[in-house]
Formats: sequence, C-alpha cells, structure tokens
Amino acid sequence: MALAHAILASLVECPCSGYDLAKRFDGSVGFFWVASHQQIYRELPKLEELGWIESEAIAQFPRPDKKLYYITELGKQQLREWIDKPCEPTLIKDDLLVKIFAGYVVNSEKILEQIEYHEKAHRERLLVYKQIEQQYFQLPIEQMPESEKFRYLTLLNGINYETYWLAWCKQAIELLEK
Amino acid sequence: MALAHAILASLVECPCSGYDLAKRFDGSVGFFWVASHQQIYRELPKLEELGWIESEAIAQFPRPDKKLYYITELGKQQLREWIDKPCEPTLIKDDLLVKIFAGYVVNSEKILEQIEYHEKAHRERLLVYKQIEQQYFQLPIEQMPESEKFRYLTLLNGINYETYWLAWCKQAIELLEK
DNA sequence: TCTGCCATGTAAGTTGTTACATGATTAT
DNA sequence: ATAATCATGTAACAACTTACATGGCAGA
Repeated sequence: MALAHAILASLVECPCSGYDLAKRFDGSVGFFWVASHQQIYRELPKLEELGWIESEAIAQFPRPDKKLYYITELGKQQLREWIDKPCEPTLIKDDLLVKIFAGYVVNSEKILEQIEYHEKAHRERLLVYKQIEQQYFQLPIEQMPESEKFRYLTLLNGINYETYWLAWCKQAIELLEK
Repeated sequence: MALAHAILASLVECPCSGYDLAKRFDGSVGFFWVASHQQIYRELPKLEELGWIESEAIAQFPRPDKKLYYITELGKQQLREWIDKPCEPTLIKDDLLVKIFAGYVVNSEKILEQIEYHEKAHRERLLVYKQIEQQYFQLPIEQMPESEKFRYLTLLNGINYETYWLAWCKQAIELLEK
C-alpha cells in the first residue's frame, strides 16, 4: 500500500485537496512516486474510512468547494510504522530494456532512434533536477534543516538516476554504431 | 502489454514451457522485467488465443507432460511492431524514496539501517552482474555477435543501475551521519 | 473564442500480488 | 524422512491505466 503512504507522506507536510495532491504527484513527490488523479481520488475515501486522514469542506465561492484533507494522529503513527518496516530494493522494470533484449529481430536503426530519444528525455530531466538543486538547495549540508536534508536526498537520487541512464544511452549508441 | 512482449522476447530466443519461462523471468529476463509464475501462466493462454504463440504437449514419462510454447510468425511480427513503436522512459517508483521523503518523522537511525540494508543488497547484485560479465562477455565488442551485443547492453544497464544506487546509498549515509 | 487551470469524480479493463492447491521425482 | 525441483494451475484482491464525464473561471 505504498500509494496510501505516499499520500500520507505528502499530507504530513501540509494539508491539501485531492487536486493539490495530484499536482504534487506530478511534481516533487512524483519524482519518485507517480500517481494519477484517478488513483488519488479513489484512495482518499479509503484512507478517511481507516481514520488515517480527515477532511473538511472549504467553501470558496464562487469557485466549487474543495475538500481539505489532513493527516490524523493515527495516520502519522501508521506512516511511522510503515517507514520503520524494512522493504526490498525496487527491481528494474523497463520497456526499453525488453526491446533491447530482443533488439536483434529488428533493424538496428530503429533501436538507435529510440535510445537517442530516451537520451534526450533523460538529459532534459537531469537539467530540471539540477535547476531545482541550484534554486532550492544552496545551503551547505551542515546548515540544512533536517527535513530539507531528506528532500535533498530524494533529489540527489533523481539526479543519479538520470545520470546513470544518460551514461548508459551513450554507451549503447556507441556500442551499436560499431 | 509489455508482459506479453517480454514473453515473446524470451520465446523468440528459444521455445520453452511456462515453468521454464518463469525461471527465465527469475534470471536473465528478470534483470529488467520481473513476472511471477502466476502472471505467466495466466498470460500464455491469452497469447495462444491471439495466435502469437502455439503450444505442443511433450510427453516425458514418467514425469508429467509439459507444454512447449513457441512463437508464431504473427507473434514475431507483433514483437517487431512493438519494438519499433516509441515508448517513454520509466519513471522512478520506489518505496525507500517515499520513506526518505518523510524520513524526518521517524528516528534517523531506523532510516540509516534501511539505507545500509539496501546498500548491501545493491553491492551483492552488482557483484552478480560483474561475475556474469566476466563469465559470458569476454569478447571485445567488435567480435561480439549481434544478439550478444543486445544482451550485453541489458547487462550493462543492470551494472549501471546497481552502481548508481550504491553510490547514492553512500552519499545518503554520509549526509545523514552529519 | 479558446486554452488552461481549478475541482471532482465514475467505469472498464489490465496488471500485479498473495494465498491456495496438487502431485511426482531427485538428491541429501 | 525431508527438502528441493519439476510442472501447472485457480481465486481473490489490490493497483494501475485509459477513457469518459462535468462545469466554472481567468487570461490571451
């Protein structure tokens, strides 16, 4: 139930609506856990029933009301317990690699095109992450508040991830062009 | 439908039974696409119905019969078309990073323990991959047959993946110990 | 006028996980 | 004896994707 806990992790920072959650899952939280608005809207009533979150209708006339969700004490406790429970490293699961594996059944050029496309996408994403780093994480580590450190670590992971893919794409192109 | 295509990618190499497929998805193919035996057994009749694969019962008395699956021409064509169709890079989706993101709500030591556990797991996996590299991919790239090149690329990706995680774990431990 | 943003959902279908179920053979 | 391997599945549930559905407001 990691989606549930990802929602809790986001709500513990700051209460917000389903819509806002969906946006966060398209930005910061989304850098390591993607969820569509459909998933989120379906999950919220479940979490409310469990008593992990509660909601409050906020009138904002003439705009439609929004439901403000916030985490409960029980929810925080659940989040803490989940964080403390060990988990296994995530395994790679990647379409492109399946394609590469069977790449010899098609024209090499088509494969190369795809790798080049991925290379571009990863380069762009890396740039975005580096810009975020420049903008929000300028303080030296020693002066960073605790919660900032954790956020920074997730960003660093993203930077390392994109760097690894970028490097692999270059290797792959080089190897296939031989 | 990447599971379907991952199965095709495996069968195009060599026909085999559901059981054998499950084993491959626990080894070579499993390095970039994991699937349980339940998933595989459920998928096989579907693929047969589509005409992408066919099966033959092999008697092996006194052992129980096994169904040998092989890819059809239509299946190969489907695989080629799928490979040529562009796809988007896979986004990170990782429990540990959700935990890190909300890491400030628990004791840092617990988080450190988990990162250390992951570090160990990644180091071990990296070692396995490097041993495979030493054993099966000794030829210089120029002399590698085409299909070997593609297999090698998937292995290289695995090596880069584990290396990136390992490096991040080290960074994370260092940063959190400050 | 049209695009984008705010705001919330339902429905159908696919994919993935966990648990259950059986039964023979082979190696220790 | 008993554990591991060969061999194949079903059932229930959880998670995820894709498409459908609505309607107002703000800015170019």
